[in-house]
Amino acid sequence: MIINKTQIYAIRVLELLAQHKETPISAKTISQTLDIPYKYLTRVMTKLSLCQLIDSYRGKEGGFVIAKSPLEIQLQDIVDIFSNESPHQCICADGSMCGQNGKCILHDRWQNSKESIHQSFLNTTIGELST
Amino acid sequence: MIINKTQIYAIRVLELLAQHKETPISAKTISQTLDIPYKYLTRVMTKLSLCQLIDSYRGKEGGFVIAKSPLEIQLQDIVDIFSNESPHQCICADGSMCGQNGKCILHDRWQNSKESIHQSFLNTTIGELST
DNA sequence: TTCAAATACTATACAAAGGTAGTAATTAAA
DNA sequence: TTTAATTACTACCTTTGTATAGTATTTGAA
Ligand code: FES
Ligand code: FES
Repeated sequence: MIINKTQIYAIRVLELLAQHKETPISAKTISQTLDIPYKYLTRVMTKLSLCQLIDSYRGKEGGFVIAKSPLEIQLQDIVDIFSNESPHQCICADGSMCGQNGKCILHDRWQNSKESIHQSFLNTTIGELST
Repeated sequence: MIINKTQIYAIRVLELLAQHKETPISAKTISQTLDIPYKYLTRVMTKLSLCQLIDSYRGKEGGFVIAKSPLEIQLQDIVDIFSNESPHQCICADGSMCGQNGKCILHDRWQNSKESIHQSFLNTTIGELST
């Protein structure tokens, strides 16, 4: 697996917040704009807030604001927050096959392609996505 | 997700059978050799048999034999058997975001890398894996 | 013929990801 | 001050992928 649904949600949210740095956007608005289940979204938002990628404001007129410059947030930063695996850049589902335990027979093939994608996650920032 | 654990299991099994075309290999032996849970493996084998990638022989001295030339079995053939999604070549988990419903913001980036991996699944055969 | 070794089948259990529901806590506006 | 809008928290539900258990069926060898 490269990235899962939750991670895509988070990336899309950050991209949206990057376009509205001024005023807080509520989870309700985000949910409707990006078509992400509301209740699921709020949990994602809370986690992003705890990790200080976004600031949260409770109460009326509250919402979320991006906490850093979009050009300083790498996609990998976001992916890591919603990942329990050690980063493994694998084409197959089971990262445990990587490393010292051995690797699957596909691992060495397409090494370049995988490496290319992985490097992009490190190099690409939220700020660059819209362009 | 590119491929899941079951699909890797199946590819490894086919690769093993390709190296012993003569005599049937039992699920027990395959399980031990490849370190795949026995009971799970047998279900994978039954499915491969139904799809006629392998022949099965019951009873004593029974087991499984590859049914085609290894050079005629594409990795994609195997992957398709254990896949319910339409092939989507996506970096993200949700293939449904592809196609007419739209695609995620990462889809167009790394198109080349994804295409490269996908083409390899089509072009690479079981027979080539060992080399 | 008997029996042990093997596949085939069916049902169930487990784990992780994704999603839902309800409530408490907060806060700015009216 | 009251209230409605909002985040925070906790628990649970659903789906999918993975794994296990038990039994029936087949079959070659002793
Ligand atoms: S691709 Fe790395 S272990 Fe399978
Ligand atoms: S990579 Fe294709 S929709 Fe996400």
